[in-house]
Amino acid sequence: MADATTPAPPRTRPARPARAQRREEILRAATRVFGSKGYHAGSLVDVAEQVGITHAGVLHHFGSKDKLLWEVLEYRDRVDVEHLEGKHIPGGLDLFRHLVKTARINADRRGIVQAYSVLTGESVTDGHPAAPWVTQRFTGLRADIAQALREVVDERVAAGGEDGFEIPDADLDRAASAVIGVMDGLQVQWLLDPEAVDLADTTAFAIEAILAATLAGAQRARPLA
Amino acid sequence: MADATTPAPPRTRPARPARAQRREEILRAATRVFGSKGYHAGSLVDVAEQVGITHAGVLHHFGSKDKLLWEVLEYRDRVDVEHLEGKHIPGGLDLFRHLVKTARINADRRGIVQAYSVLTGESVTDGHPAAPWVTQRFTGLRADIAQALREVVDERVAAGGEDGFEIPDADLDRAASAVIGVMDGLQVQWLLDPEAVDLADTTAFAIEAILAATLAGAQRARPLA
DNA sequence: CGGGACTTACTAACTGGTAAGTAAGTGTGG
DNA sequence: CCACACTTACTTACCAGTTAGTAAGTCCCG
Repeated sequence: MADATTPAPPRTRPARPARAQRREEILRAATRVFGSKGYHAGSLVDVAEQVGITHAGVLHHFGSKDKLLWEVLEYRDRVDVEHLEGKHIPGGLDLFRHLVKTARINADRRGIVQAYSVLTGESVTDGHPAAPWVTQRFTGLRADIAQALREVVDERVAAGGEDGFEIPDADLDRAASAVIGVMDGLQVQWLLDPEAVDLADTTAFAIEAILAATLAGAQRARPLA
Repeated sequence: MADATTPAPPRTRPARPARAQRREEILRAATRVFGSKGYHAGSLVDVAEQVGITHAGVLHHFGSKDKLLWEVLEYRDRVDVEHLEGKHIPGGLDLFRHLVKTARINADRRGIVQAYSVLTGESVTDGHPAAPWVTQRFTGLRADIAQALREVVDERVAAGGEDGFEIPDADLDRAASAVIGVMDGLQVQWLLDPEAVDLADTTAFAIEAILAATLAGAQRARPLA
């Protein structure tokens, strides 16, 4: 990387700031294109003309379409994280408040919801390049939510008198999957028919229901099991 | 068409039974292809070679790719309906038992689940030809589930003493959307990572949770609202 | 003057769709 | 029972458009 003769070569602050800017511009365009048309149907030409260059120009920066998708996903992760800058992802009941709040905010950000839903849906096709990313994302989310749930349960047991029973990890995982599932599923319904589904409200209701059922624990009736 | 001299021409029972068979063969192949690769990524050539003909042969039967997709969806509806032949779609609590049972069966029918998930996910892209079908399907399902929920509520009120409160329609719609959402969302997670999610069990849990929350009605706490 | 950011030009593969031709089957009149 | 007319189920061949990717050249900034 660095020139051997110069100990602190000026190239470490590597010249063209334009390059990083350009790349980000392309990433944003690609997010829009893949988000609205999907990865397969969205072409490099579509992306390129949104930033006013040719598709070969895009490939100059990213090498291949697959790599571009990868960087788009990575970029989303980066942006989402720095969005809650410093304040780490909340735990306990706060996590669920955060999820509901996100749903509420998302109801005004159709594009982002669509991008997420499209990519997630497309990822279950055979050999889709986004599948690993989506899978990993689900795994992480499930762990986070299960952990927050555990905290809520412990807290409640410590405070109230209702101790004596333990909630098995399997129940927490189940609840976590259900929370993620209902959020994603509602987004799809909402995208297709915004009049018919109140995204924020329904998400809140469903999460509360799952939360309550989990806290009620093993003694609850299981009429369907 | 018919000869003017013959009042009831025998052509009303029109010859070739082979045609219908061939079409069905193609429809099944198309279901597999669109189900595994999606509508956009799945080509007519893929479909054609699964039945041992050329893509022009497929077009001879269906006219265009869009029409083929339409017939595939229609075909799914037809097959699904005649699957519960006679016994109409159940109401009340039986509907929820039916949904859970379906989830349990689906855990052994990966292909069908994938087809459904792929098409649903892809349908939220701009101008997708399957969007109307998916939207309509959601609308119908929501109505069915809300109706069944109403029956469960009424039944419970009539039997137990806990009368006096009414559950607004909005609450039922919310619950219905949530039920559909969680089923779809769990399918996607399960497809991507079958080890991590127990489809039947988690679906049962989530539906029970939503059911319980709805029945508990307005007096329940809404910690997140 | 060097190198990065492109563009132009191209390729090879593939797309859905069309047109025309062929082989086989069906129905009918004699 | 056969010949003719017609239909169906394709195939082959082709089209125009689009795709991702490559190679080579040009321009401009530092």
